[in-house]
Amino acid sequence: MTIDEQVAYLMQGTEYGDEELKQAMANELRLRLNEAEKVGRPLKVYCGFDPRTSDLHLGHTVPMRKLRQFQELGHEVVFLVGNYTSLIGDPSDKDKLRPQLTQEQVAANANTYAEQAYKVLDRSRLQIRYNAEWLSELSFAEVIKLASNFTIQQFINRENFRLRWENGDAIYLHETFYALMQGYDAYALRTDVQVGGTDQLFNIVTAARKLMTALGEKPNIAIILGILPGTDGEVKMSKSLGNHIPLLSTPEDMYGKVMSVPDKAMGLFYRLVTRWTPSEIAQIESAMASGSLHPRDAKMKLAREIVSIYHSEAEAEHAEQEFVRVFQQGDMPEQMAEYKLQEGVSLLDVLVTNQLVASKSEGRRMVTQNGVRLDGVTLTDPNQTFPHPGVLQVGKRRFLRVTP
RNA sequence: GGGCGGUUACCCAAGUGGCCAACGGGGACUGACUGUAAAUCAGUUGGCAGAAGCCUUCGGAGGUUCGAAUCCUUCACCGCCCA
Repeated sequence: MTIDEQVAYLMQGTEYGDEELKQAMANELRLRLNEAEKVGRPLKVYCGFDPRTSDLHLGHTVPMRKLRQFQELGHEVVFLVGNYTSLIGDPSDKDKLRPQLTQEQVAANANTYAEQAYKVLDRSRLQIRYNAEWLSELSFAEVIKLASNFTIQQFINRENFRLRWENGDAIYLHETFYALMQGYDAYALRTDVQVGGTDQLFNIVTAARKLMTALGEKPNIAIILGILPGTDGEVKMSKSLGNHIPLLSTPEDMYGKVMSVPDKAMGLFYRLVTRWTPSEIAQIESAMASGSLHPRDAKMKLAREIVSIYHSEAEAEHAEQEFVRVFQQGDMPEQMAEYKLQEGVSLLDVLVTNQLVASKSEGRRMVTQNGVRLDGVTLTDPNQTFPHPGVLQVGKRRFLRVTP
């Protein structure tokens, strides 16, 4: 790739909320790439990860995908584990008291985290670092000195603080340290580029750049990625909202979840979680615009691509066949849970004991709403004894094979 | 440290002694339509029960009352204003 193509590739999926800033960063990236090429050194690129959870979903992989692109172009990539940050605990979700993790827990989480990250990143060309390495060494005096580079106003003007300020929500003093810590990470690593989501804009652009400059280093270039929406297509993918696609889901489930994403969100998925280049994406989108590619087929291609990344080409193909059979042809899935019919049990019992519904009341509801079928025939009486062995379906995608 | 206000189901939010299992919105779920898309329409959304009904829930604990989400006491947490 030429430098210009590289810039386009690396800027794909970025979202700065400000065209000028975006241009400025693209220009700086171009200059830095040129400069590096001249002296024959790779750029140093990093992104910080908070190993609070080890159950990753697609949204977590967005910055990883970007790091991967840097790897492909031969740059030096650092996967920074925010173990020091985790020890303190991020207060932003203040409703749940975040347990302060021990060193061991953080290390363990970081490992499973990394295992999943290797599905995206090239493990042989990845450096893993822990920020406790330098943050735990800072003295209070040093922290004060770092803090003196910033004003309260800068923080209050920051959007997420301002909103909370206006809403009368709590803003804890130590939350402001996050920006400092992150800025210091960038300095400690002497990084050229820092990757992060739009929620990191302030930390990366304002805090890190300012701190690095103040400490006599060249400021890092910010690659700010757009937010990947969840399966609802509206809001950020997150486990607590239940709109996430877990990396550890089965191929079939993952495929189906991608298919349920609204069309309007497809573009973001293309740019943020596939291996496709800007020109490949342009091709798909123009084909769709001209009508030669049905949006459904485009999405199937997307689903297949995503499943291929986390499982395999073959499993993705199989998931697709399964999807076509079950949802397009209304047939049964190949595999489903089984249950051996007991003498005299009611329909309701079967639903509840097999966890097809959460409670008997819910089961009753399902039946009343014509959501329960046995071998394709709608059952209407929740209390009836289970009629006969067969395939029991609840709603669109819950199946149970009832055997004699 | 002082004054005031808040804490309601997955989320937001009404309700200020019986008509409250608790208005409304969002979300979710089911059905119709479809491309497991969007939009739209209809319905459901604490548990147990065939139904009548019963049980548990409105930050925690205790109290007043025939009866409390609603009143009182106390504890916890949050916010605002003043210092």
